[in-house]
Amino acid sequence: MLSVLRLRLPLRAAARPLFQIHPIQTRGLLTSVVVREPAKKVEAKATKAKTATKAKAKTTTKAKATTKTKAKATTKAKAKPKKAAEKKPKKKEAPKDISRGLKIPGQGPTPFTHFFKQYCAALPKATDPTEFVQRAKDAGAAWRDLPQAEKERIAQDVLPLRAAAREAREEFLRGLEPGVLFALNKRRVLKGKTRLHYTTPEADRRPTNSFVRFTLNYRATNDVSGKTPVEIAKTTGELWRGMSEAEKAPFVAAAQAARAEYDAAHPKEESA
DNA sequence: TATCGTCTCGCATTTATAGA
DNA sequence: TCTATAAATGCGAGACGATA
Repeated sequence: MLSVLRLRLPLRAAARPLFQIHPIQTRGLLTSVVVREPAKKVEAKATKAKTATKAKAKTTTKAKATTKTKAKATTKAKAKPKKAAEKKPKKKEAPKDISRGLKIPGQGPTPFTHFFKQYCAALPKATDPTEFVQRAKDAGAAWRDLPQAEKERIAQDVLPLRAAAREAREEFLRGLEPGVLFALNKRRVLKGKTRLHYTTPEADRRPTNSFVRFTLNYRATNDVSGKTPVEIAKTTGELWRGMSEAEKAPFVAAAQAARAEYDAAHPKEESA
């Protein structure tokens, strides 16, 4: 478990730079640098880290003490442990990356790449990278010169190819054994790439919870134009916390009913 | 390495909950 | 214990695709 935690933290750190300029802020008058993590969370994390450091310091002192005692004991037992010393600890085999070597179906050609393919096919193969780069530049210029109607025709040609590719990709991701997508994404994050997702079919989606139901109701019954989703979420969160159990009841009941329906449709496999 | 169009992902925020 | 996911939305970043 600890090793999992140790692995996860740097991963998250790598995936999320500490600062970012949030698009909503940049759209307004002020351009500010926003810390991604909410202050509360950061504080909580810092406290956790402090406690962890303290605990670590304690254990280190303890460990040092035990080492000393051990050292004393070893002087007496020096003759014996040769065999033990020879015994090299078995090298722990690294866990196999179950996601390695997977060929993830792509998203299909874009109009330009489709055009580029045809453009290249009409010419003899480029013999060196310089020639190839020049060809790409020429193709770009040719694409820009193309009449809009022609571009649209190519875009239409490409539509079924992209739809088929998207379908194949979704099917591939959905068909992955449990844990494979997780491992795949772990590697992608390490490489600085984005994670892969798939759209859960509507029938398989988890039911919306009571709070989300309340938020939807709030949106439907209040004028929220001009408010950002973040502002709405803050408002509804505050309102929700201030609501009595009786006020929450209809949303909770609806959520429970939806949950029951979902559970009935998705019976859990009994563990052997 | 180059080109450009398309589109996914992440982010902001909330709570509840399932699963790793 | 941590993460992802349900919902909303709109923008920016960057992956992807096709080719030698």
